[in-house]
Amino acid sequence: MINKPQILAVGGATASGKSALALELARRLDGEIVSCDSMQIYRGMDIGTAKPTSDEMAGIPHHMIDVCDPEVNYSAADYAAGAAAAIGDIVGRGKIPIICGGTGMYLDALLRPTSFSESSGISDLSDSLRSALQEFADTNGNEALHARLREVDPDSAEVIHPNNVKRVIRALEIYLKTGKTKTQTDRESLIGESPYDCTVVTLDYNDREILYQRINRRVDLMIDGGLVEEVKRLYDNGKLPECSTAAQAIGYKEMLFFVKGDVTLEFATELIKKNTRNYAKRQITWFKRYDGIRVVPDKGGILHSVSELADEVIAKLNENNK
RNA sequence: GGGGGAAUUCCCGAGCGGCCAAAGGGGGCAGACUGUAAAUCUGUUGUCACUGACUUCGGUGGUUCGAAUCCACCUUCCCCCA
Repeated sequence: MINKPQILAVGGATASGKSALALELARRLDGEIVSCDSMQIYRGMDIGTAKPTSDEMAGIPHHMIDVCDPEVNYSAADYAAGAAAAIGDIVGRGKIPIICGGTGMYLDALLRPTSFSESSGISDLSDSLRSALQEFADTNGNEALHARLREVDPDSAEVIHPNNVKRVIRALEIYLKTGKTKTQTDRESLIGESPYDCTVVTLDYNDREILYQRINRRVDLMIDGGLVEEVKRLYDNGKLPECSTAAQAIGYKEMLFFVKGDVTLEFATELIKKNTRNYAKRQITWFKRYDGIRVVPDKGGILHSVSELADEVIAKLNENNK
């Protein structure tokens, strides 16, 4: 029996308090944090991504933050490679890696033993192919594009809704670039067992309203903290090109409307709150898929402190290890 | 004080005698997710014993085989004249 590195992952909706919990766990378990956040990856995007400040990091090393400039697109595969390296490094120093973040797909890319480059051979993604397929959908309709997918990869077509044009394009792109269907490359990319013995801790509120209030409050704090200036600075320096992943970040895409003078600050702020709430819901749905330790901060009609939640997690970890 | 207009399901808003539990949008809820994922997409949203029944369109009372839709009065709101 091979000894896999024991790691911990803390997941949950945005503003759920997972960063504080992960930090507390890192402190108690002698761990280091590995961020799992598709937007904290980008340098210069601090306030809107709720990136921990160096004060907040409290001397605990944080990895996978500020690894890339926002005008460069980062991918799940890049993340999986970077995070795996960080984990190896941490383990090598005898510490426990604690993954923390809300990007479910990145977490899966890391935990699932996925081979992105070797088996699928699609590391070189052609934007011209994508735009050509997009144009086909625009002129002939979503159904027509979907029909093309059905011809070459009926299994994917079955699972991908015709209106989900991005996914239809992606599946077609894989086929056109590699000659293999997405169904096939997906199957081949799963290379054995997970390299980690990972326990996923998820935060889930019983009362959705409490989470939503936390989100609303946090957005107000971001505005007070200078989000407008941050977005303006990035925009003026060409760091948020329209087609970039970073420009899709909640808080940035809406504030860009304000910076460009299209909407009022109030409108942009409300939009950020709403989009963040919707995003939180999608995260909650995603994190339900993991078995592991579920902690509920608002259990029993009271809000539990971070240290109480950490107690709970550690108790359950010890229980599981018996 | 006189004249005109409006009140619709959580919100906005269409409907203007049967095909209406009522378009559309928003919001909510639920879900999908393998290289853009803070993205993209789907379903659902009066109640229930749910291929049927029941209660809803400001209120009350009428007309009609049948009303959210027509009439009368009442209540509230908006606009114009004074």
